[in-house]
Amino acid sequence: MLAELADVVGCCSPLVREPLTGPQAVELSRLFKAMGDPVRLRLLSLIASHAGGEACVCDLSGVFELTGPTISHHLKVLREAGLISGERRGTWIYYRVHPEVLATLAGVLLPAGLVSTGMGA
Amino acid sequence: MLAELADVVGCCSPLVREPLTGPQAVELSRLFKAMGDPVRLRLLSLIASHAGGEACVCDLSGVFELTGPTISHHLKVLREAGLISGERRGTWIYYRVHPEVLATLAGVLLPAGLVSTGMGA
DNA sequence: CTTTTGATTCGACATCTGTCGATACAGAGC
DNA sequence: GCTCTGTATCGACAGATGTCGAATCAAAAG
Repeated sequence: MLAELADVVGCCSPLVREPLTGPQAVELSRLFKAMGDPVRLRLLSLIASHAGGEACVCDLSGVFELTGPTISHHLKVLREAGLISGERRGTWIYYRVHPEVLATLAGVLLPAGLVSTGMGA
Repeated sequence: MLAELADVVGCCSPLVREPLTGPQAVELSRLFKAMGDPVRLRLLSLIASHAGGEACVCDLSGVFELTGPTISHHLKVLREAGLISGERRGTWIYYRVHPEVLATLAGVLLPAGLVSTGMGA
């Protein structure tokens, strides 16, 4: 999934330098679409900024006035977009973000090669 | 509209450093949502990468197998999100992107302060 | 003024999306 | 084994979204 993104986007093809191809646009828009909801954006941020870089669903549910199934749904959207992944450890399921994906998106948005691919994370 | 974004996002509050507030998430998700469609992403890229940094609708319509009204609709979404603006000169209407907005988004995505606010553009 | 051309707006339609309640699943502890 | 607790899945529903054809508007050219 990550490889697919890399294939499509390459390491340095900012939006403003040359027109995106159809496939590039499809792939990138899937990611932006996943982030195009306030709840999902907060979930992403809560997970990313949580101690240890991960958070269990129990850490997230209490923040919103939404039911469990709804939180689960949003986490699934983020997961299927490749922005986060979850791992079960005992009773709880812990989620963490994929920082390289965020860095790739940032690279697409910036006109110059100001962004390293973020692979250091 | 730009000022509003700046108010809400500030200059340096990356997603991964601390949790987004509700209003921040609402404002940012509006932008990501606008980019969450392949056609709109290509439009954005076509405009941004076009000679002179601007493109008229006639430059854009031919690229897609979509009717005029549909292209107009997508341009309106991008316009209302604050990502582009259009100006009529004679017969044609020219669109250009707001690079500072893209830079702001990139800044939110990156963990460190790697991105200048892009106000140099 | 009428016509022509570029672009938007309007109205309608099928599809997608966010939300919920009910249900099912997976470990932990008894 | 059973039960309890944390998550996910399923099914349904209201509301949003992408697309189109028809109508409208704006500037230019006869």
